Amino acid sequence: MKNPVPVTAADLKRVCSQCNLLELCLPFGMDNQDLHRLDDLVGARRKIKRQQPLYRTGDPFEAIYAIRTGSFKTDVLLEDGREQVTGFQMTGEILGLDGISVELHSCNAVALEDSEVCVISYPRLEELSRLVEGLQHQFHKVMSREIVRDHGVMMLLGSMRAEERLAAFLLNMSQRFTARGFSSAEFHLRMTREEIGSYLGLKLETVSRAFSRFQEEGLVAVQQKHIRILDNSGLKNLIQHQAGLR
Amino acid sequence: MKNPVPVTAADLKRVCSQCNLLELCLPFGMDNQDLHRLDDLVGARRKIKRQQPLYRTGDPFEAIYAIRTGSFKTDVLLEDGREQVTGFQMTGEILGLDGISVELHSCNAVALEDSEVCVISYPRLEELSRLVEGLQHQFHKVMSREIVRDHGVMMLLGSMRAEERLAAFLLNMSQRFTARGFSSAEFHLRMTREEIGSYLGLKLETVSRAFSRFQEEGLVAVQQKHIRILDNSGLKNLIQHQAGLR
DNA sequence: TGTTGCGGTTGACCCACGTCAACCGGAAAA
DNA sequence: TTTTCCGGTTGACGTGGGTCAACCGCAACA
Repeated sequence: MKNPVPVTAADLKRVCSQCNLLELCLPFGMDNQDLHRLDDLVGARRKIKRQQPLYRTGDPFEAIYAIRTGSFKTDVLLEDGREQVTGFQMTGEILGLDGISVELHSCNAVALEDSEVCVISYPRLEELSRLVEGLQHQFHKVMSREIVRDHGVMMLLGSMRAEERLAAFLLNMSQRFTARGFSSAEFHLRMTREEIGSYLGLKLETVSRAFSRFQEEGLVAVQQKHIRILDNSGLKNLIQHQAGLR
Repeated sequence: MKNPVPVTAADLKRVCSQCNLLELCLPFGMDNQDLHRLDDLVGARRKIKRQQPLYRTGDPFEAIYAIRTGSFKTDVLLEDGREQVTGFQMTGEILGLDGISVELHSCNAVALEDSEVCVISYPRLEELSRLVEGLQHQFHKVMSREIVRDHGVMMLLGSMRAEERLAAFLLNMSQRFTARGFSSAEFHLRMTREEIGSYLGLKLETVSRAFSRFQEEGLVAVQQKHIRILDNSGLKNLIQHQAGLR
């Protein structure tokens, strides 16, 4: 489509060594020298429009993706149409790890807003991580972190009550916004009540009611997708002090 | 404790290249030459008595473990004592991947019966997998498979009804026993109803009732922990045809 | 050989959450 | 400007599975 053009300042800012997402992304903890070796690993970039899939279940696995801007959900579908949202991903987070196991993607990744990802060729990642110890180690950490996160979700789904689940979800979102330099107390959710519900194993009405209840109790101020956390420790208390049920 | 003794035939049978678990374990798909390079990676072996932990939450992470004999559960505990079983592991499966992310284990791994594991030093695994492409690739696959498995459990917990969950659990166990050369139709569960319940996000009474119901309907024959599957496709149908609920 | 204890089963009851349905408000389309 | 639509909220009601409690049987141990 495009003719080759000279490298611009904007292009430079796109490589890992210049990326402001560094601390949150795959290269975290790598030294400057190693970092520069990463720059040609992350070749293409891809823009994904809101509601569009980055990849789908069954797509051949070729690359993993680092989110540069925007956010995604991942979900798995049962034949009968039931959807389970398995996660929400924000900038710096890695998508596509599910594909390594059988060289096919095993879930859908859908943009929650117009987004951009860095495409990381998987064969080249393996190659480079055989040479760059820091990259290898960091990549393993990213995968392991995903496993730990999944265990947390199982805890949510298996052992918590509706309001506990939502409280845990809000605290988690808040913490991740904070890590990205946004307000920890006030943020905009990009997903619908139905998607939150699917993630938390609840129906959208239950999510909505729980939000209302939190509002009544002065824990948060809710205005559709706009959330303001008024009582952080109140939310935390909610989680630990509802035992004995379910 | 022991004085050095000459290598025996029994010792030899313990290295990866001689292990009959090969197909199920980390070295799956590696060629013979690479396989021999693995043999000194898997150094120590450890026996774990029933109910004893292989590692606990908070333990420093040093190694991953391949199950040689026996079986385990992994669980996470909430401060208030609630337990969530995150998985059951059988021979050939890998334990400890959760520890990579922060160099501390984030769950407990407990033997369900007297068991033995191969201890795989993590630093040496990273080292060797920089040299042996097949090992690197296989290790990544093992981690990815764990992520995919976790998504399946989320689907279970978030979108399925009690009987669907138990049916899915039984079919999964059956399939894994088959892969190990045991009967697919008849097997012995090593975990209690409470542990199954925790894994499936149900109370033990609900698990027990679901078992009884399956028995009434001629799907399985249940005698405490001994399970005989009488109608495999009946169980499968149960899963897909209970939509619209929950 | 009786005793103790744990894991499992079963019944009666109840409640958290799902279901169904009405309604609301903002955004996009007409 | 009105209409349509979609996401969200709220209420009334139903139910799947949790809770509580009794009981059973096998296995370990005295």
